[in-house]
Amino acid sequence: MIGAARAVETLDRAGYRLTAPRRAVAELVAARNGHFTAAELVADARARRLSIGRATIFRALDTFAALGLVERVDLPDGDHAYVACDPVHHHHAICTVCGRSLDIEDMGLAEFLGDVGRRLGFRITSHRLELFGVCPACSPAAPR
Amino acid sequence: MIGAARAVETLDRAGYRLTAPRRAVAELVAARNGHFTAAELVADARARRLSIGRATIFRALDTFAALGLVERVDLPDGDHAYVACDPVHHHHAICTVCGRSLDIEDMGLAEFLGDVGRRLGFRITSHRLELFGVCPACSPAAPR
DNA sequence: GCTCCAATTGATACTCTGTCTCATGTGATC
DNA sequence: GATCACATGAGACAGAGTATCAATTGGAGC
Ligand SMILES: [Zn+2]
Ligand SMILES: [Zn+2]
Ligand SMILES: [Zn+2]
Ligand SMILES: [Zn+2]
Repeated sequence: MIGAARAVETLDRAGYRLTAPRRAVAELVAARNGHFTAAELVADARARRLSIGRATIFRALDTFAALGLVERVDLPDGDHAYVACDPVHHHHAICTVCGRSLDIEDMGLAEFLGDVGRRLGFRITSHRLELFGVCPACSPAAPR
Repeated sequence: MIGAARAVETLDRAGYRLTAPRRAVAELVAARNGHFTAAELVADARARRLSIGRATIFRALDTFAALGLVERVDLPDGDHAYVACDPVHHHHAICTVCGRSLDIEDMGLAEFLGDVGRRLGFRITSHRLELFGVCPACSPAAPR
């Protein structure tokens, strides 16, 4: 999800109504930098004096997730969070310092998983891969 | 976690008291086949007429997880679950039909992730990989 | 076996997340 | 502008997980 406008366009194309609350949530998401929880978005809305119901925010996030505008991630501490992202399958490297996430394209993972599945006799239908670490910007100087 | 006895032994070695509730939870876990949630263990305990407090079960699972006897996994539906497993780093292939999980050893993943980290300039400190699919036992006959 | 103390437990209360209901409001279409 | 299905918001609700604290108990030492 690059900008709120893009998200609104996607909503429209998918046949959803372009309501004020949905536009507002799209902007809150676009204003976020890294991963965020539903509770954080609710707090954001409150801070901006937007009177959006809590349920509406949950519903908007569900819708956005269904459209691939955001993706659910599970943080190491068990929290359910979201990251804004493009609607193609990929994974995230999440910085544990600043919270920002980097998209990872395939990089040979599909092949790797196909191989694993074949070895196990498992028909793999979905997977979840999340990397946690420290991003370049947060690395103290020369990373040695 | 191969058997309840093994778990008790590990608890002992780590300096924890071998209390009746902990032994009971160890047996409940050992009796489980695939992944399970805390709520399911509570239900198991109730079904067996064991009077173990809910909080105690949560605490026991925390302890077991800290000792590597069980591992937390996040199911696709967002539930927080556990699987009994060995205390070496590995991943799980979880059958969406029967719920059983297969342990996956490294299979070249460490190398793969090291490479990804290098390309991103990310110092990767931890990761989560979970595969979901259908296990051989649950595959309908010849898999096409 | 018995005593003693700190670790552990269980009941309960509590916070937080996410869902549901339903009366009210409002986009989009005409 | 009128219409109506879709969407919203308030509040109730069900569960997950944690906190508190008095009562219990494992195990060490005798
Ligand atoms: Zn993404
Ligand atoms: Zn960072
Ligand atoms: Zn395992
Ligand atoms: Zn199976």
